[in-house]
Amino acid sequence: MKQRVTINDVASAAGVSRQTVSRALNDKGEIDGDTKQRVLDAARELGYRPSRFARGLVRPDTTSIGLVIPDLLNPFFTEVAAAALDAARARGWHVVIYDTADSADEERGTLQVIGTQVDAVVGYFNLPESELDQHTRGIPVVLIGREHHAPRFSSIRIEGAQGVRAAVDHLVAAGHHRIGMLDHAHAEPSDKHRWFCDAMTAHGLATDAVAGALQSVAGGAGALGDLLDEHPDVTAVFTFNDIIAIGALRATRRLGRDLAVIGFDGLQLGTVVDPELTTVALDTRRIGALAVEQAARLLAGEQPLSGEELVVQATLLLRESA
Amino acid sequence: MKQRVTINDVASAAGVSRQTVSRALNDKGEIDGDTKQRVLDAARELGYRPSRFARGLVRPDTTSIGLVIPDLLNPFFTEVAAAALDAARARGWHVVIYDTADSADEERGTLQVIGTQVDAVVGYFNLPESELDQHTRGIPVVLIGREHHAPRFSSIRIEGAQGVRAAVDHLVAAGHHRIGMLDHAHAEPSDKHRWFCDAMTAHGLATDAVAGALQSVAGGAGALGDLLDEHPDVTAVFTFNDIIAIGALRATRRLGRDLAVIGFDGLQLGTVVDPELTTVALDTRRIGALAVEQAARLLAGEQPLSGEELVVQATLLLRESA
DNA sequence: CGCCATGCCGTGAACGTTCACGGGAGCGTT
DNA sequence: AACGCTCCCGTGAACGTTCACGGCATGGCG
Repeated sequence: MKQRVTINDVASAAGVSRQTVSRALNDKGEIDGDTKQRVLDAARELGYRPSRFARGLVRPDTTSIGLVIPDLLNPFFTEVAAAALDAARARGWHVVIYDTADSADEERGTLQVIGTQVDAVVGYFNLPESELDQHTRGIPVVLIGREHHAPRFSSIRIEGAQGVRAAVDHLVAAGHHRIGMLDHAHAEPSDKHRWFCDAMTAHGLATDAVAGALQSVAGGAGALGDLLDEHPDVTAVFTFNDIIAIGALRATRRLGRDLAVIGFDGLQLGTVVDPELTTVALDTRRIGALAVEQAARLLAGEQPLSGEELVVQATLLLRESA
Repeated sequence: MKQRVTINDVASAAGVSRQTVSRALNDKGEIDGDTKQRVLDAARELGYRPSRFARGLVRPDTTSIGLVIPDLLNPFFTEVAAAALDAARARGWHVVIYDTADSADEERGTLQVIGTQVDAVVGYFNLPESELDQHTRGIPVVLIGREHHAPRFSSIRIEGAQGVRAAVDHLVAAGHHRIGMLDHAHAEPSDKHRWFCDAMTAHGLATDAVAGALQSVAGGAGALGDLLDEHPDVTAVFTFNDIIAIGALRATRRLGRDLAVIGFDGLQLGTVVDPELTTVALDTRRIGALAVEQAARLLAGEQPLSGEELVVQATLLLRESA
């Protein structure tokens, strides 16, 4: 039993040659109307579909990139993905999205298979660079929010110090001096926590009111309760991300308190809650577009972007919650 | 100037043969350590990257499908996409996502290019079937939420009558008898509107309190205002989707009214607002998984799913807003 | 009748990779 | 000394498609 039905099968079924089949299928002209119809019928009959590989070999006109993200359902990554999709579409590229489900094993598996399927890889990785290097044989890689070392790699940097500083400035200007933070719940404090502390000490304020939160609405709500239990005098909080901030916002209302809340990420999501969330915003469109652009330059062998061109600055986005 | 650097270039640069290069790059064994290193260096030096087409031609083991959605940023489609990604990963498939930005032209452009790049197409389309047929030459197509006719096509059906009926029942049981609806703003009423009217008349209730809403939070809020202006006596509303419902929810609070609100879609998003949104939920995971499964059967030439197996039933999801 | 243009169709070649096979060293055994 | 085994490495062939070319009719024109 023959596995795949090829153009030759269609050709002999229709009593013509390869080339005639090709012409019929691709609207190439130089073909008789009746013949064309006969070929089309035969193709349909046999369930023929052209091999994209064979076609691509001859006409290497389409490039496609792999976009790797930890979790498509996380709105932040959704926005980045949408931006990358847009940027790729503008170039006529195809984007294959891989969701690694935040798991190292999945990431490894994805990598295993990605190198042979795309022309470049862009996205968020946790694996050490040595392993990345091993799995992505020779194709360009653009890391987001993480430093690179190997020359084939590139990275786009997220810089939030100024944005967080602006947020703290804003709170202080509004009269707050006891400002807490809801960080993530991992062992080591986040970058955002560092930025927060820097901004606070610049104002001569204490940075002791910190609690850890799981990355969910419920997690944020719970953590705000913890924080207020320990430090009842705080009047404003800055959070690790918008999701946690939304939880905090809900908790303040349910507790009958009136705290100012500032999140981090700048998600669209922040506009559906009431009050709308004030946040330190990252330009997700820029992140996605930048990653694709850098991949394009790497691929074309052009001078890649470098230094300041590759950093994304967070900025304070004033809405209603602070 | 030679355009592409091939395996042969690497081979002659390293002073070995094609096959040895292939062995070195693919960790195949049967190769000396020094030789391997020399080849790897040469490859890096020349910037060699294997052609995925040539490779795929020889080892046709990876299938990939195209997922077409109108707007990745719409949370509903995000959830469907995430589910499809999961289902595809379980099969070792690749998913190429195309965002048509709700535009017929983009859809056409996408289709143009999709047929040659993937093994099957799944998703949401607006173009007439004849045009779909023309652009997707011979590959299986699974339509979501829309009927099909051509034999190569398949579709998965969304059935919401029972779910909407349950929603109305629930409202009536809670004592509401003036129930309004916020439909979409298009010229012709939606399916959901029809389901709503059916359920209402089954209770002998009037269906005159209907307003159209743009599909955004602000749109929902505005439409609720319009509705209350015309029909101040309504005490509950059912909406075209969750986004509109969230807008309505906000408007009720700002107006100082206390209306029951039930949305449609069952988005995760409904749990971040306060009160959490009661909604007629569609199982997005099932939609995505079903679409991929059907594509798999079509591709393998197996007996495709049919009839009831292909319908997704909406169910009432009770949370807090009603 | 001869010539050329035109419409339609077929034949080699090429794209870049991997697989199956074959073959030459080097070393140990009989 | 002949044989066989293991370790490396190279040579045709094949995957399925499109491109460039060439060829055979047919018909119009001189």
